[in-house]
Amino acid sequence: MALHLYDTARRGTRAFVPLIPGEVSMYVCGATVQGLPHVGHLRAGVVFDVLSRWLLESGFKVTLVRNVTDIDDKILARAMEEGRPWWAVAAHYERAFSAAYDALGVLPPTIEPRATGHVTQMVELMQRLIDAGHAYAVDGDVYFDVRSFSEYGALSGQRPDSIEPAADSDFASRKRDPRDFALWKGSKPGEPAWPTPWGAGRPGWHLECSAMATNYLGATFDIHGGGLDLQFPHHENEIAQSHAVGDGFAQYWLHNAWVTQAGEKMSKSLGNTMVVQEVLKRIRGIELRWYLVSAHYRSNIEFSDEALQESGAAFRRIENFVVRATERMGDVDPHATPMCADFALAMDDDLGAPAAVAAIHELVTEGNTLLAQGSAANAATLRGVLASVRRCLGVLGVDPLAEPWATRHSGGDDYREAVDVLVQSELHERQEARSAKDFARADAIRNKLAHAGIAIEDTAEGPRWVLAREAE
RNA sequence: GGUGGAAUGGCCGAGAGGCGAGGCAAGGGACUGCAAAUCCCUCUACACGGGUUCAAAUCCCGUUUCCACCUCCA
Repeated sequence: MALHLYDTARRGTRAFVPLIPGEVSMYVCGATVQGLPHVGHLRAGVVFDVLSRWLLESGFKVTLVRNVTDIDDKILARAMEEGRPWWAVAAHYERAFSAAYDALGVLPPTIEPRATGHVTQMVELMQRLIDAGHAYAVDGDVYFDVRSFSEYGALSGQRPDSIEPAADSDFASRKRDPRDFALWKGSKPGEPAWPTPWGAGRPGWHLECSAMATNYLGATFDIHGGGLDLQFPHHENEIAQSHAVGDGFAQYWLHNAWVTQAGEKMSKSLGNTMVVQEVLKRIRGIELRWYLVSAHYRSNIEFSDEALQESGAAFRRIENFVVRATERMGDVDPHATPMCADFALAMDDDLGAPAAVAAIHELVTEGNTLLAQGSAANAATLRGVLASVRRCLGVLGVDPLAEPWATRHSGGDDYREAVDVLVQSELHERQEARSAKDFARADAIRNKLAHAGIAIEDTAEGPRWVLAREAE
């Protein structure tokens, strides 16, 4: 089975056929940099990172554009609050998002364009819309004429009649129809402004995505992704802007579901504290990523510390296998083995992460059994299982021995080696005590190490040690 | 009011007409000097009421509850 994806626009799962064989062009709505990133923001980043990795794994050449909206009403409001320029606010939170993406191992997109860098493209698009009779300028504002575009509402299944007036209803008097939305907002004194043929002003919210997607990916491209909430009005308006001028725009619309908390949507307006940098004090980045990645992207995740810890424990079982098997077999090349068929089948079915995760668990059980048997005869099989597990984990971005995790893990290599020398000598002493049936002494050593946060595992090859924090 | 989702075992969480994913927890067993780690086994569910069918968690009708979007949101 080849890759199938759920296309919001068609309300169904269908085979993914790229415009150009072997190549995929994808645009993902990134952050409006107006606050600290929370777990929900990162879910979108992680979901489309996994899609991108799976496409790469499947042999496609991927061009991924993930924008940064760095000019917006909320950013201006935030700048007032924080008493510093809007561009300082935008830059500050953009760095916070980058750090968070990084902490979760999200691969950098091909390009991360900023809205403010693409005013030229926006002006061009507005001119095309005005020329085509789908937009009009009034007193320095430019609006999209919703009534001129019969397709409006198709993506979100809204009938134009039942759509409530757009947000900027304070401009209602200038609009031909209350549902018309602003492409461009004439600037008020003190606000940032860029020159246009219709006067100085700043971009409306939706325009930048149409302009940037088209600029980098062309008039027609393969996939457009984003959070579920963006379906309306944001993506609806993007479609309007682009289709109205005859651009094909996105062929597949993908939307990821929410991270909710106690049944409530995790929105910044609720002011909750699930910001990524806080959560990362309680759990490692790789475990947080596993938590986000092991759910289906179209299912809600109800965020809780218990669920997070439980998910972390499940991941550690897998991680332990990878580490132990690597200790036994040495490093393996994940791509030296064929892709696990069950995993591939699951991923091809609209990124069925839960079934894919189940396939990994089954591989790990098989691998653990081989590990427990410990005979040299099945070394080749074990090597294959290890490679296969790592190849699957790599698609989800959680192979502990791949970047960025490998480097982070070995960041303390010097210390680890020093500790290892000391612990090995303790373990040696304990083995001697055990041989001499002096179990009191053996247990005392074990307790001493446990007290230091080091857990001993007795394996067929003799004892090994792990930090209790990693094994708990 | 409009649009779209969801209700699964102690918990998390898939599946989508027949053979009851996977994980966590719990109990039992193997291994161990004892543990830990690991493996094996057990517990076995589809909100409610009707209907279709040889067969329904899965399809149809109705009911209840919850959620999201229609306003800024990933």
